[in-house]
Amino acid sequence: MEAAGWVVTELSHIKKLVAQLEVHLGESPDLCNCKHLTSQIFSLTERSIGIITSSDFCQKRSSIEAGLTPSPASDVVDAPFKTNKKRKMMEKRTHQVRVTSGSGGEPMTPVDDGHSWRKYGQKEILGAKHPRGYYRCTHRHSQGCTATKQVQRSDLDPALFDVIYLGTHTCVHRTSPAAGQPPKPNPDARSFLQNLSANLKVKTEGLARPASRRSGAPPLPRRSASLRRRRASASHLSAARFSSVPSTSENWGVSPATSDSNHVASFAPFEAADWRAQSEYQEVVSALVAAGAPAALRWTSTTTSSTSIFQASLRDPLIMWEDSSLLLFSS
DNA sequence: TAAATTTGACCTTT
DNA sequence: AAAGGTCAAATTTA
Repeated sequence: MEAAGWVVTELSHIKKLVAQLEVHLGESPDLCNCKHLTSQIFSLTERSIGIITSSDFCQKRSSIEAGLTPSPASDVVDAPFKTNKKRKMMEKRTHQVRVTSGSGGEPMTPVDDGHSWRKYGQKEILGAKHPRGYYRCTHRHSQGCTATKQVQRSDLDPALFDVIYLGTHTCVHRTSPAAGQPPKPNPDARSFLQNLSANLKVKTEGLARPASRRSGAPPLPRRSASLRRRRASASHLSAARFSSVPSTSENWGVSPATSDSNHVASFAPFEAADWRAQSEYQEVVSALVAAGAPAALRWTSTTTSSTSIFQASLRDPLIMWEDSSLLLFSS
């Protein structure tokens, strides 16, 4: 068996173990952070399998399919860095969600996943005990968000729901702020960040704080010479470990609730990050929260082993990526 | 009463 | 042809 095959086998094994762990963790509120981590590990493992199985030098092996979830890779990508034009690129990932049964009553729906969904259909599925529900993003028509999900109660464990997410959210859901009020942070972003700050400790390389540019024109996302210089000077600084602090509405905000194109464009990568490169974003975001002050960070991705630079300030939060993806938050 | 859900018809894919 | 997926009118809910 070639190396890639071994890795796939190992990752599949990890995936199954994490799924089992998640089941064992149950509904205890104390363990909800652990549950959050397991789902992250699960997604990352699945994604790794997808990357490996879609590469040129590895024949597709059906053994991956033996697990709980269908392979997201087999009909998504043909080659690692080439998109398949024949088939529509539709990102797909599966989750198992345990229903949180309240006292007595049986809530028949899985826990809220942070997005707002609108049910548009239900179908009996051949050979399945329970029907499959079809949901689309509430903001499909208002913002053209094409994310959908399918929810089906598991045959084996009625407290378990299989959730298949299709596509990624491009929507920005905002609570229309009162006139003159500063915009409130996106609730999804907040809970996401709170989970991160509660769960993660990251290694950062602290830098001399840049003189905080107060409320001038917000800097445009461009790779400045000063940023490059800062990165260069970062390399010899010692690493510091921060314990995390909760993120608050003061720490974070989203772009102003104007309808300019900047807003959606800048926020979309964050939505995508929700599951695309979660671990990398986690490190960055958590580091920002932990730093609690203007800082520049440098880290090495655990998944791609590429090095990225990150500059963030609470005043003019700006996150830059080596690979040109970009996050921009303004408060 | 606007928004969400239900449900049979219709469309698409295999 | 049949199973899966979506539409949209009717109905329910907040």
